[in-house]
Amino acid sequence: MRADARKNYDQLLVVAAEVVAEEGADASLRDIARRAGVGLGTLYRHFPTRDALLEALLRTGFDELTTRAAELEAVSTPEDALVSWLREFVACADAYQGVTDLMAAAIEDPGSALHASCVAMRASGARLLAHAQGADAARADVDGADLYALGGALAWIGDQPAFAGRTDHLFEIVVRGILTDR
Amino acid sequence: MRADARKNYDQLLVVAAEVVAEEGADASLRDIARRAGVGLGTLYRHFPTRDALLEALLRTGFDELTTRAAELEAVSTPEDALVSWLREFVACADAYQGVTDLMAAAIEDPGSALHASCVAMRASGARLLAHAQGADAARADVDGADLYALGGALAWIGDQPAFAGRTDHLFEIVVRGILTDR
DNA sequence: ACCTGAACACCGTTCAAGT
DNA sequence: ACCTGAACACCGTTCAAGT
Repeated sequence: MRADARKNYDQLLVVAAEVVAEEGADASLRDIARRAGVGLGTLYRHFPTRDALLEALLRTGFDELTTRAAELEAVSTPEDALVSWLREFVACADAYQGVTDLMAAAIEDPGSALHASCVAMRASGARLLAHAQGADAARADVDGADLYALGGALAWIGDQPAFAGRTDHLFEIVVRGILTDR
Repeated sequence: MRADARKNYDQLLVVAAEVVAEEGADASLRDIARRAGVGLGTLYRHFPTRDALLEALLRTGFDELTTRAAELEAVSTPEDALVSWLREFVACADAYQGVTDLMAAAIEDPGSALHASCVAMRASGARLLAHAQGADAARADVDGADLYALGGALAWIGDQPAFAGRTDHLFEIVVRGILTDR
């Protein structure tokens, strides 16, 4: 990548992080280009689609989550590992407002720039879930796709200002439906 | 209301039901006016805000839900009444794509045209929940606002094509977190 | 009273023209 | 190679002008 292109790319990401934090995942791309001091076409050149831009913004957190799954598996009980991972998954999906819809769509759309990350996250969660099931800590009728969907639903709750104060409590309620009661 | 105004109002609702069914809650208002054969200003006159239009579209279902709560309370066990009501609540919030966000916002916004309906629904659900708790069928730490949020989250799941086949299963998982295990 | 549609300030996306 | 910004087809919202 040419030096000037690299500079534009980096600057776009910095500004996009700000704007998306303020306006959510449906922020104006024009506004991002404007605030980055870059032509609109330059934004499209580097990020041909909105998903591509968001993927760049979310990638770090997503990758960390997969790493975390391995860590948690090593140091916690299967139950704690699963619950902690789900909590971080929800936090991750809530990094910016309005990404839950995109994550739900991307998991089934191989063409999305977010697809690979989402599939990887679902897989790392499924692994922890299987361990918890092996230890009789999680119900047998839940699978990785269920976990992904429930995490998305909890992230959606976290996106709604009206439910702000109760997200932790609602998390516990949903987790009760996943874990066995012992 | 003048006869011509009434005709426009009715026609707008008929067309809006079609368009919103096709495009979701964020359908183009311009398109609705156009397909109704009416000026854009006429739509704004009858429905000063998008919420007002959707309220008119959703009102019937919402009102039925409150009626259903009383019926269910009479003919079912407290547990069955609660679960059946929640299922219908979710179906109601899923009548059109993209209403879940609006319902979450409206419950805390007295200025929204949807506010009253949402508060009424939450109240009718809270009543069934209290009955179920009285019969030791539902956990004591859940309240009407939790029920409303969880219903919204399940409706969000129903909105995502990627989760289409698992909505019933995910419903059961969440319900397990609400009910006592006996 | 009620309706219309132009006007305004925004979008996302594409692409010819420039360096 | 890369960048720019005009051009196009859309929005939501308002409001002067009409009947």
